[in-house]
Amino acid sequence: MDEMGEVFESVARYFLVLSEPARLRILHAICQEDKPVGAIVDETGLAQSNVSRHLNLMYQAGVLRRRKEGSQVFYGVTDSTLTDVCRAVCIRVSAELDGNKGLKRSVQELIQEFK
Amino acid sequence: MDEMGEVFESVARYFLVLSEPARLRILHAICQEDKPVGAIVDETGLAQSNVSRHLNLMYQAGVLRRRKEGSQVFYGVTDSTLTDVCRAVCIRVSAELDGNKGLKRSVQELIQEFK
DNA sequence: TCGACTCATGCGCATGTGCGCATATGCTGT
DNA sequence: ACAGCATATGCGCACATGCGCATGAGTCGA
Repeated sequence: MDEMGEVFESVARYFLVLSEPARLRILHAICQEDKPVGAIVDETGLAQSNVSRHLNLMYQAGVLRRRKEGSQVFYGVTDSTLTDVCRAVCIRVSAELDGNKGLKRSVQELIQEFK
Repeated sequence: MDEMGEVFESVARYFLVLSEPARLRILHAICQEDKPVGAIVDETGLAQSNVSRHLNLMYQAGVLRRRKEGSQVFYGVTDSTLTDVCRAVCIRVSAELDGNKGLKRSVQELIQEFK
C-alpha cells in the first residue's frame, strides 16, 4: 500500500523542477527551440554558473535533452507534459492577476510561447 | 518587460505547493470530497501539526477552501487546474516507472482518483 | 465551569538549495 | 603548444522550509 509514498515523492520531485523562477525562465527560453548555454544566459540574464547548474538539474530529471555541437552544448525540452502543465498554470495564474491589464497581456504571450 | 519576472515567480509559487510529498498526500485525500483535519491526519499518517500547517499554506495559496463546522474544519480543493496538473504529472511519472507493474497499477488508481 | 476534543501556532533544529565567486575542463583556431 | 572561448564544478554562505514538540485557542457536552 505504501509503495504510493514513492509515487508521491516522484511527482513531488517533478514539480520541484518547476518551482524555481530561474528554471522557468530557462524553460521559457528553450521551449520553442534548442539553444546553447550562452544564448540562454543572454536571454535570461542569469549568471552562467547558475544556468549551467539548472540545466544539468533538469537534464538529470529527464525533462531536457542535451546535444554537443563543437564547443557548445545545446539544450532543449523533451517532455511535452512539462510545457502542458506550464501553460495550464500560466492560464490559472493569469486569471488570478487580472487587475493589471499590461501584465495580463504579457502572460497571454507567455501562454502562447509555452508550447 | 520584466514584469514577466513576477509572473515567473507566481507560477513558481504555484508549483512549489505541489512539490512536497506531504502536500500531495493531503491533496489526494481531499480531492474527491471535503474532509475535516482529523480525517486527513488519519488517512495520510502525517502529524496533526504538519497537516494543519500544510493545509493553511495551501489555503493561503488559494487552492483550497475552508469551512468551519462546529469544532471541526473541513478543507477541500477549489482549483481544478491543480487536480488537472496532478493527473497529468501522475501519468507522466507512471510512464517513467514501468518496470514495476504493481507500482504502475497503483499509479493508475492514483490518476483516476485525482479528479 | 470544567474537561475533552479539534485545530492552530510558536520555537528550535536539521536539512536542502540557490547564489556568487573562483577555478577546472573541454574545444577551436593560430 | 598556447591563447581564448564555452561550459561545468567545487566551495562557502545565506536563506527557506519541513518536522517534532509543546502549547494555545475555540467548541461542545456534562
